[in-house]
Amino acid sequence: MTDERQTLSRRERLRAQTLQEIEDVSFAIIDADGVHALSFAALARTMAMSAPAVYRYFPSREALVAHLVTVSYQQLADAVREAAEGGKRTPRVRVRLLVAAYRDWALRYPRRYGMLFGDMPSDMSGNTPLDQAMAALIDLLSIIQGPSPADAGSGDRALDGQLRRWAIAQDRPATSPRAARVAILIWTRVHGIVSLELTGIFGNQTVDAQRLIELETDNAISALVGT
Amino acid sequence: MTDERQTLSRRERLRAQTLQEIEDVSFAIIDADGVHALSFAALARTMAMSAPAVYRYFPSREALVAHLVTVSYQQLADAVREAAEGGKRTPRVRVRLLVAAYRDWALRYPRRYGMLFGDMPSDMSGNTPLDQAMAALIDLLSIIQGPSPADAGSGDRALDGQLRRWAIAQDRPATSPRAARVAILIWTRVHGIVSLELTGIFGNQTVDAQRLIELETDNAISALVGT
DNA sequence: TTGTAGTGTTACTACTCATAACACTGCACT
DNA sequence: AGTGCAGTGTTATGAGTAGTAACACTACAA
Repeated sequence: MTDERQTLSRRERLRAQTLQEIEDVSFAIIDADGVHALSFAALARTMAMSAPAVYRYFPSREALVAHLVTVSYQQLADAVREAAEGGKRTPRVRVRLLVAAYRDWALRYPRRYGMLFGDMPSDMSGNTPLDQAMAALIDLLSIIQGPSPADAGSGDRALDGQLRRWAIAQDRPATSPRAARVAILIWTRVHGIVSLELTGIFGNQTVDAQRLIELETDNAISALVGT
Repeated sequence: MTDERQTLSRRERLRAQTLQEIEDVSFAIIDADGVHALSFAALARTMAMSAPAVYRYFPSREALVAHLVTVSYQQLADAVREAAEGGKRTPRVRVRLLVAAYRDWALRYPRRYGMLFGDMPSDMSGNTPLDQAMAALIDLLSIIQGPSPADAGSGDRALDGQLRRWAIAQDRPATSPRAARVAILIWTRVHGIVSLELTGIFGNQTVDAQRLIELETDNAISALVGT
């Protein structure tokens, strides 16, 4: 009956546990009142701990927030990629599932979504989790597009070149400019709708944002296959 | 040679002047370091004033920020509406100008744009300046669409009903669902691109966001006239 | 001329981020 | 087993900010 976790010493276990608790409590505070309400003092209070002790785990409040941002990106990307697996479904349906998962995550954690994309500018070029989620989207789009027009452009030579460079920066050098463009369009469209939906710009429930996103996604995809 | 501004007393003039200076300095701080850097202390310091004096003008920091948000919305909406006038140009071109003005404002004042749409959720339903800017956009789209298919829908009955209700909430009850839908699409698409552009998601200058916006706007407009 | 409302000041409290100084403890090493 | 150190916690403290209180000066109206 002796446990197998000998790789971690008692101290390491306790540290990991405390780290996890800091993360959980931080997210609870953020989800409840927004990232501005997250303070070492409040955090330590609910953890029955002194505030300076938190500095043993994060060198500053800013560093803690940065960590939470990283974790959140990972969670969003995971949710999106998981939804994109979609078993035996068609690539088109899987794109819809991916997009729906994106919106669902944003609606479930609106303050975290605001933390990720709201506090601008944050320069998140080279964000690995998001790059992975984009890779999943580009994969699906490439399947939909098929192998035939592999190098079909978007009809704009300058933009095509930029899209190629962007695809290379995503570690997807084989991506066709058109697929790259559609991937960007889907992401920007969905983000635009979700972002404005969260601010309550549509007067709250007067417009079905989910339906709007489906229409926008389908429209973008038809730019991929049709002319 | 006696001045004509007798409607304002000396006190009222000084108050208006101080109020204006608070606004200017606040925007300078925000543009430089973001809204989080705006404190009554910093504000009062650069104004060579004591911090509590600011409370004679705004009851709290939150109230000051709220005021700055309102002013910023007004400025953005004015910039957009002004660009949409566009003299003798065609409605289609004027939509492009409107959209370009939106992006230009966001790029010129990225921290303010982040303040407006970043700190979510803020529930800005019933935002008069933005409603006015949307009205200008809907006007142009209605002209483009022409009077013929005045009640042409978007092909989705439920969504059409929601769009009608949304148009009514915008004080534009005569708007066709299709024009309303295109207006929303243009706004969400442009906001999505600009918002992600500001976060540096495109790797900074690898993708021409302006070109992307033009393509997206044209695509949305063709959904208005074509099928 | 005088009272009052408006505008400014300094003094103060409460809260936050962050550092310093110190105490206890797991754990590695002899 | 004993020793010492790194790791983890504490309290004390400083600096910065939001906001209030008490008080002083001033424009202006009665």
